[in-house]
Amino acid sequence: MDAAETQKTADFLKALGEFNRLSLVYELCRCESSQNAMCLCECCSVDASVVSRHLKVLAERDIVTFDKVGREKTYRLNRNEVATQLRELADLIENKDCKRGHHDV
Amino acid sequence: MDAAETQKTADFLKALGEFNRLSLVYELCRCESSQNAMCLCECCSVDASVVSRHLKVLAERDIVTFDKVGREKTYRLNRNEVATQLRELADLIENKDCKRGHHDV
DNA sequence: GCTATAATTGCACGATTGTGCAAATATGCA
DNA sequence: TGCATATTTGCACAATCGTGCAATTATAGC
Repeated sequence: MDAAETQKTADFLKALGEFNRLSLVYELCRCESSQNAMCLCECCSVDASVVSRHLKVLAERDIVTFDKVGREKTYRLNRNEVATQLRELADLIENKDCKRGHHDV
Repeated sequence: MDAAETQKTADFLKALGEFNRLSLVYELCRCESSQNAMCLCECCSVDASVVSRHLKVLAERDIVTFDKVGREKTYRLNRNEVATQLRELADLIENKDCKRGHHDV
């Protein structure tokens, strides 16, 4: 497990691991179609600027994607990618192949 | 999705979402048997007190468990529980049952 | 062009977090 | 009992983070 990849995974988890950001993800999860930021604002009671910043973080980690439609940005959750990443981590953690005994090198 | 549960999931992800803590998890992942904190210290180049605090956070979220053996604490990864929690989140995010259209209430 | 709405950015602030060091605590062993 | 080792705790500090507000930018529609 190389350090850069560990950092990348940590950043992904950290992006999800904040209450309002996870609320946004859950909100998008319930949406068939894309939602603009103003609409998403309603699900967590914070300023629009805060939502904007949170969505930026989520987009940087490829958790959400957006399309620019006129003056609006409509966001959608990258369901498959996020789910896959979580499952890969789950598999890694459960994987018994690479285990070793106490004090083994 | 109730707020308390959202917070709990966020805390779980946040606990995993820090470089040194995730490194500890990966290290424990490679261990068949339990490892004491001193041994785990070697995998991330930080002070023992820092490792102690990180392990405390991981234990609080039930990511690791420890046994006290003499003056040592030996830690092990809660593989199944962590993997299950990650997969449940993956399922939730991928779930298409509860989706709704744009502007639906 | 002008105005209204959507979104971002700059700034400030308080809170939280990760860290190292030193001291304290707990326990094993001689 | 005394010393060595494992772990935790108190303290301080810098860095990061989440936030609100005001100003700014971008764009639609008149």
